[in-house]
Amino acid sequence: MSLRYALLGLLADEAASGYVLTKKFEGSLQHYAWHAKHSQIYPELSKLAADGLIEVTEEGPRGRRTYAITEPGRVSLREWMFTRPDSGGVRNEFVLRLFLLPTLEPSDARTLLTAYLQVANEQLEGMAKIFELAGPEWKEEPMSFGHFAAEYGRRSFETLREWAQWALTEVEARDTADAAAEAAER
Amino acid sequence: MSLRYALLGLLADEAASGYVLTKKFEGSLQHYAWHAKHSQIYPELSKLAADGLIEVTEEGPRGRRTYAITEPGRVSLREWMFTRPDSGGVRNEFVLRLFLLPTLEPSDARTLLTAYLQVANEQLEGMAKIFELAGPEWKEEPMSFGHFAAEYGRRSFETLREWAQWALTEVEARDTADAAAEAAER
DNA sequence: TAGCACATGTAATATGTTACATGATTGA
DNA sequence: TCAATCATGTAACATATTACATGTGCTA
Repeated sequence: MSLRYALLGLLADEAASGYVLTKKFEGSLQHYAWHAKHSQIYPELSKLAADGLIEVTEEGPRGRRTYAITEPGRVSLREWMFTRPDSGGVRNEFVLRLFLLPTLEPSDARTLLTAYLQVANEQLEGMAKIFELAGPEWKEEPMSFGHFAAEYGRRSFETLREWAQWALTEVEARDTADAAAEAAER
Repeated sequence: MSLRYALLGLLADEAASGYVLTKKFEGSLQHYAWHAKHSQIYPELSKLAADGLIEVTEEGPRGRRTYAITEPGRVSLREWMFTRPDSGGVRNEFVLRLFLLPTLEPSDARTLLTAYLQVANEQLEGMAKIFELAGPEWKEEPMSFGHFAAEYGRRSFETLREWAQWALTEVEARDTADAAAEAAER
């Protein structure tokens, strides 16, 4: 059901064709928020139009149809924004792996955590570039599209980095405890 | 495909029946990592058993079957833990809302951010209780099940709280800029 | 004029949800 | 003994992915 509002939200920012919306999902959106293929997007746009939440405002070459959000569409989007996200509906592969980390041998856990640390650093470098490019615009225009999400992303990756560092010390502690237990056995 | 590994991971921690696994998904797991209904769990357990990754170790009353992970199961789980999570496959309703926050009027945005702040605080209180209950055990046994995830959760909610506070100042800035523009118009 | 990006559609398959369905054990 | 919880299963429906399918316009 969220795809509907993802599309509505993108069209609330600016009018676009199915093709353009597909490209938007291939950008930063899909890495952090939501993704969908064109085979899902086109049928959903038809439904949204049938429900009067969006409308075709322009027909271009190659059969291109540009959609814009309608007033009922804005009302529907706003309503959804204020509904409590279904906290029983999470599917986060990364957090699942965190939960399952203790099923690994300490040496494997250390390897994996080191890889996470690297991912966090890479992502932070990427975020730095985004801020460099969009930063000036964001300073002039507060509350611009993407800024809230980018700032949240930057802070989240910093948190991931710090957490991974903490987790590595935890694995070391386990190694030390195991070694002590082994020594005591002899 | 992740459900398979979620089940495998839970069974790597300890043997359990489909019913018990369903209950585990109804706990903290579903709020932060993964969720599934019994109607999905039972067929998947059958498939995992058919593939030899788990096996029935005990048959109890009321037709209860307790499954345990097998050695091939552990190998498969470990392999999956080391695959790179598909970064093009995110579906995070919360982050989607962050992306769409700028589609709201500043006053609506302020209302929503205040609600997020409250959610973060509530969650942090909940986490504090979890740490109180499990903390002593976690201190004695480093790398225990749930500790990594809980610590990550705690840090993430602190990040959310700080981000929401920052975002509120951003909305204020927008309000100020809008008021100035209006004044200049007259 | 050929190759690439633009642009949309749909069928088959896989995954996930809701609803329907049944029965056993336990404790009050 | 009766209600709640334990315990599993499956059918119908909704959602999402992969693969197949077709044609247009631009630019080098």
